[in-house]
Amino acid sequence: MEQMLGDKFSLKADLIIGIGDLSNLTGVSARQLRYWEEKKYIESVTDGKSSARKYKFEMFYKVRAIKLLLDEGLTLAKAAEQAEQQRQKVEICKKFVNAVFTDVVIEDPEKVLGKIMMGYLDEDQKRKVVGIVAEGRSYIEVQTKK
DNA sequence: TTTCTTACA
DNA sequence: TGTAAGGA
Repeated sequence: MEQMLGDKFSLKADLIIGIGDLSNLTGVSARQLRYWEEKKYIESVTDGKSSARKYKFEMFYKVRAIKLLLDEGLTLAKAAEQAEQQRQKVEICKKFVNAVFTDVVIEDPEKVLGKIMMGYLDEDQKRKVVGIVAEGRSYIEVQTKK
């Protein structure tokens, strides 16, 4: 029977990295990272013990996004705003996936294609909603059981 | 060695 | 933003 996927879709990237690593990983200087934090564009976790900044690994994605937008010519303020919106959109998608996706069936391991079970439209479970991920085309269909 | 803050170019 | 200075 179909089961709730739950945490299978939410990777717990609870890795903590220092400012040096984050800088090397993103190509953004430590000076910039401290400044961005001061401007509230990014945040670090305070472990209380040392005054050294520590960052959750998710911050790597945000810093990378800001840098990419910055390289495209956006101002720091605009880049940070867009990066935050992108992050929020991804978060909303994750919530949706975790709440609605019931199971993911792999049908073609080679091409990574399959179907996504998304529950039923009615109580008597006669109309099943399935997301089809096929080659070059993906869509949602309602499979009706007689 | 690495990171921190402050201050100046 | 980069860099120097002087401490953790």
